[in-house]
Amino acid sequence: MTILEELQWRGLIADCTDLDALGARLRAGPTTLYCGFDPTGDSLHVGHLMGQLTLRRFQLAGHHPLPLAGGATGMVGDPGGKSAERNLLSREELAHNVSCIKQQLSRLLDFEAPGNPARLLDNADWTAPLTYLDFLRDIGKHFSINVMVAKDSVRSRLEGEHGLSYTEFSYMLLQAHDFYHLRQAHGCELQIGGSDQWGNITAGTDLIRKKLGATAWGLTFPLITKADGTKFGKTEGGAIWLDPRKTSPYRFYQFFINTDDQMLGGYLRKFTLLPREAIEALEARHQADPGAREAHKALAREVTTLVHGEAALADARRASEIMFGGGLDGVSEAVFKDVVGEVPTVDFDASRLGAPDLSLPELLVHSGLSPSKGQARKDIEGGGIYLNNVRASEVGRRVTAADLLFGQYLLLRKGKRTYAVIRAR
RNA sequence: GGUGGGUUACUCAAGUGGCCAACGAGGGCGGACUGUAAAUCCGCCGGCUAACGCCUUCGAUGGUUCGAAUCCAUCACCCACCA
Repeated sequence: MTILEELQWRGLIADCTDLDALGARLRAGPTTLYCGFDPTGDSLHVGHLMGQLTLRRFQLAGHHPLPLAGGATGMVGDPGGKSAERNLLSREELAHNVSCIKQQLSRLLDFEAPGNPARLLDNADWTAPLTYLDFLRDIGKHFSINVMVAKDSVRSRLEGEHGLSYTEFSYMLLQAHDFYHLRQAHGCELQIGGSDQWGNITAGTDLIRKKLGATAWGLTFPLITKADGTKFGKTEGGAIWLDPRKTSPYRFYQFFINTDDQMLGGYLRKFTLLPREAIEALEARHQADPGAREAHKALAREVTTLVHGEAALADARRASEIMFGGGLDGVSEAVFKDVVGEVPTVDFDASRLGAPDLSLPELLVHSGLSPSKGQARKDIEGGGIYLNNVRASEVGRRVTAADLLFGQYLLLRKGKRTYAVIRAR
């Protein structure tokens, strides 16, 4: 199976500037490709795994991957996919974000691979020194406003009520310039990205053709949606981040464990490096015995290992076992402590335990499980609250030192799977 | 510029003087069932309170009234038709 056939099978090809010609080029020998990641936040999230993993797949096929941090493009903001102008990030925020993202980008790829090591780049390195006048003369001259205005990302904003600033309008020129620069400096012939990047990518291939008379390709993967059509990677608690301080490996693991059956096959293909045979075998096993949820476990295991490593996976699984594997009976203090920190954990003043004014609703609010005491009361009355995995149905339930696990912890749970740990201090 | 219509809780949307913390739907959260699913059924969804109840909400401000989301005035924004 060629790399393109594999991507096709995995459902990772949404669009290509010229699939046949690209296929021919890839068969001829290794090439160099890039994928950009803008530092809009201090961490990437699961959605960004698509780009990183696709780079990795190309690397495994012998090509040279260039992960790119958008230190320059992040200063301007991509107008695509948004309905309103974005606020510019401060230079400090941006610098912080870039350094965070660079760290994450260096995890999934092999920077030591003999022959085709990955190289981490930052487009600020070649964009910052450019002068405005040179840019207008050398790059801007090649762009037709008529064409730019016709791009989806721009058109939707012009038709929308918020419009579009000159700054964001210029974004695609910067990205096109990146591709052009990489073509020259690194022989980069292919840019990959989400399908929302199509306009920006083709702006680059056009620029390369006009300025260099050379060919370059663009390849996009489809944006993932959930079974219910909502945005992938967002949960009630917010996005699923790659940064373990923002999304614990336990929650990360749980996110994939909870994958909707309909999406299983697609996620296994898109988010794991498992070979086709392994994935098809998992799907067959899932068909035969859906209740065993082997495919869910394999998916969660693979992705968690890729992003957080073996050790974190082990902790996440152990925590999951405690949470969902039955009661707390027989759980040792050492094992329980693995849960602490994986699950949202808050500290609490131990001297207040047993005080007459300390009620369960108060702890629920303190732990963040309930938004207000009134709601906490309703949650308790509805039978959805558990203290140390025992249903607590009395609103007036007092919490005392006798409830502490291992003399220090309270395990609160709302519903089937939302846990919080309170640590008495 | 003229005339008419609208602005209600997370969203859509009822409500035109007291029975309204406000119908209904979607969505969310819980419960039962299950596989930590889906579908289905049930409960809850402004705040505070153990509870009686109290407090704050219906675009904004002021007014009429014993009493207003509901009536009046002014302002803001949106929509429709006419110019």
